[in-house]
Amino acid sequence: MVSAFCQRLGWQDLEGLVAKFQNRVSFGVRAEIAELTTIPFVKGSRARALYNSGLRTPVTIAEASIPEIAKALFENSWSGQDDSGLRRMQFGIAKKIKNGARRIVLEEAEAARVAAFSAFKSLGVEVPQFTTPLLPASEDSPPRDVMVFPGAGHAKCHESVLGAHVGDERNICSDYVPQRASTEIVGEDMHPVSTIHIKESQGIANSVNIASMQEASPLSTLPSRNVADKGPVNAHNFPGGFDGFLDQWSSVDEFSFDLHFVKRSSKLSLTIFEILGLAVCWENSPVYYCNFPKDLTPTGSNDSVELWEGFRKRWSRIVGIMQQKSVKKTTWNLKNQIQALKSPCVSCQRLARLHLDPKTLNNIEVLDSTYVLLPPISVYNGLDICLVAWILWPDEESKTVPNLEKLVKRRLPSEAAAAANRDGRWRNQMHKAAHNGCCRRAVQTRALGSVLLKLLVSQNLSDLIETVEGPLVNVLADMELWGIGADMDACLRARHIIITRLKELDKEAYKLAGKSFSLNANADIADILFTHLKLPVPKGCEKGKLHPSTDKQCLDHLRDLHPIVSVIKEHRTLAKLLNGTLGSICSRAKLCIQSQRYIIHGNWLQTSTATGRLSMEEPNLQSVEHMVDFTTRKNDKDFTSMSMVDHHEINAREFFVPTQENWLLVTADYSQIELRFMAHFSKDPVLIELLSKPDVDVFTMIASRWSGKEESLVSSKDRDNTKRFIYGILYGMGANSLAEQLECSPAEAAQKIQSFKRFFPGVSSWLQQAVASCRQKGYIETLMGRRRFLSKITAGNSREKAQAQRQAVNSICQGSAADIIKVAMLKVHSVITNGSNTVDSMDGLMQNFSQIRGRCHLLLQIA
DNA sequence: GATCTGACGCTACGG
DNA sequence: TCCGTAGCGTCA
Repeated sequence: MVSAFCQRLGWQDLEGLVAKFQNRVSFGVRAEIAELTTIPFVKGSRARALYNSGLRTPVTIAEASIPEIAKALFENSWSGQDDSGLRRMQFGIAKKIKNGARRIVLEEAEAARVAAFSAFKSLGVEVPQFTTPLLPASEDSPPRDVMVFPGAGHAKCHESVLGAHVGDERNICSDYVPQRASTEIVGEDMHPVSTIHIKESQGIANSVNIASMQEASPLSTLPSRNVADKGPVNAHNFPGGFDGFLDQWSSVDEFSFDLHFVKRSSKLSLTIFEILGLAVCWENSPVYYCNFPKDLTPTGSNDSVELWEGFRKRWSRIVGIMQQKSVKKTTWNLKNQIQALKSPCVSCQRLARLHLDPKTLNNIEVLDSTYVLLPPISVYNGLDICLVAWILWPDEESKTVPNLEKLVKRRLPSEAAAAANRDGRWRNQMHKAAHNGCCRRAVQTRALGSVLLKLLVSQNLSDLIETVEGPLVNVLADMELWGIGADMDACLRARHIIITRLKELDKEAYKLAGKSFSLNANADIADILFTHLKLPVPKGCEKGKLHPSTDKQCLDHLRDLHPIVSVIKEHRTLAKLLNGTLGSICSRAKLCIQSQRYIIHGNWLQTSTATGRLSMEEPNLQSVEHMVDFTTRKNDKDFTSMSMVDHHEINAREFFVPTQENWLLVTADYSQIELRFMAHFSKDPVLIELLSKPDVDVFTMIASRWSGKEESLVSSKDRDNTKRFIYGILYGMGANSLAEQLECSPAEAAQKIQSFKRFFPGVSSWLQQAVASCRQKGYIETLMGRRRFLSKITAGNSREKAQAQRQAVNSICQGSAADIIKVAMLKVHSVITNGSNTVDSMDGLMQNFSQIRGRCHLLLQIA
């Protein structure tokens, strides 16, 4: 919110300041309790109550007992009497608050741990014993270590929260307020920051470590002195003018850039990328801003033809520079910039203001009669720092939307961060707003790149970036631009049918319940089922906080008790299909003028998962339903013939069509890929043998064995259930859940799990081995070396440890699968796009693909 | 009073 | 106490 607010006002540089007041403004609280409002469920009044009773920080709350918190919150209504309902509710809230606080503390501690560990390791410095950083009261000279271990103090508390310290140590942390009141705890306690082996170096003062770090640090080479206070420079002010600037730029062997562009949709539903400028900086340079089209247009002439000639010359020089393969270019959010640079436009109006009238020119392409299309730029050897951060910290960076500001704050020493912010800041407020933070991003990217790339190397992750994730950006950019066609007519027809069926279901439900209620609201459904109709709450469905759960499993328990249950289920499925899939197809598909077809352009997210998979949004086509079937009453005027029904089968996947006439949609998929990885890693002979059979679907086979049906008689639903079941067991499903799903006793389920595992002895031992290895290293590694840090596998409580163990196993297989899918996408993309014949392994399959080069687009990846 | 927000509960999908 | 996603509707 703050970020958007500041950007709109052109206050990027004030963002930090404004952010501090955000909580105070939104909750109307005073500074001392502002921190408490970061805890979920804690707003102004609760924060005040907690504060007044001595629970003044997330840490103290995380460590307080639930009754203690409840007492603090509800002191007034705290009768001590036994109003158990009220008491339970209060305890519930207290528990939520405690958990929220605990999560905050843990997250900060973890962030600090990872940052500190990585930074030290990469710099070749012994990981020292942490002492609490000494923070000076004044802000003028922030100590260097503050940002490198932004939460060293938290980390200290971290362990006591986790219960590693027995006994009451609360007082140690109770007055701790991050980065403010730290003097109160200086020297009180010196826990190691993490579970990573830490060398004894108690005698060494913090300053010594820092000094040695600076020595070895890449940060010390940062041009903090050289370019301090320079701020951005307009490229045309370069000695020798804009051409002089281009000379200089073309001679550097590494630079950071950020394109300033606006995505506009024109009347013809054509997407236009209007480019307005480009910020560039390289080692020890200030950041230069090229103003398009102003800087490209030569001065000293009023002749459009002449001006255009000069314009094109300069543009083609920029094209040349951006396409140099040997020059590394770091940036932020490369995918969008690649897309913009594929069809860069400048506005005719702006050109005309420079006495360059496009109407008088031949040989130029004008889009929508308002934009001149420039020759495209392919960014070679570009590197998105966002990807680097995600590869380094997949769990943390996947949770939030990529945010350059936060990354700078979190991962750079305060001095470097401040320098970066200073160098990218225009003095002129107008400039700040007009250039949309693009100079700032270029400088921040440079600063981050210098640090993160070293971390990447130290963790052996540069290969993954260079061979997979980096090149994949181009693929995703193309996939988004190409889009996927939608059969709008079929979609609208399906919507119509579903809407009528939903109305029928509504009526049926009201009739069965005897009163009207909202089929969308689970609270209403629970009320109808368990209060109004007095159905028994099935075992395991009491877990809901506000009302008993009404999820699929619970409904399945009730299905024979009342006919309304199946109505609810059908309503849910159809409503989801209608409002989710069909709704988003209809609202997001845009009519393409040339092909006269509707096309959907989704957004691929490369850094949103912790395991390495891709995900997609707006819309997410990875979760389009399979076939759904249902019946509607025949549209008879008289309802005499109740048996007259229409059967409908709606498969939303059929609504996706090629984007052009005479094209085909081809699907390709690895089968049972994670299972195969399990076999690969565990070398289990039984599983390998099972998977080696050609043209056999393992899940169908196993399903048929279990049910005793012929393989051809196994329905796709049976197969799917079997698949879930197998993956469930392999990834550590408990006996209770399995019993729940199979509707058998937990004992039976446990036995089933045992026998299943005994059937694959190699798998079982590999599972243990994988967990052990993760426990020892602190992370798991996939086929291509992708890592995921699971520190809770040793540092968490028992629940978290168990979870981390399951995640460890799952992430190895899921991550490896993601690796090879991505490689496959790269290969396919490279053969179907023009101009890249260099597929290293030109096997038969690839040759087949190359035959369709130029007539084929890669559209979707689901796994 | 309209609008926004975060948490929750649920459901799709992938493996 | 399988894992991993996105997204919708309700509620406060």
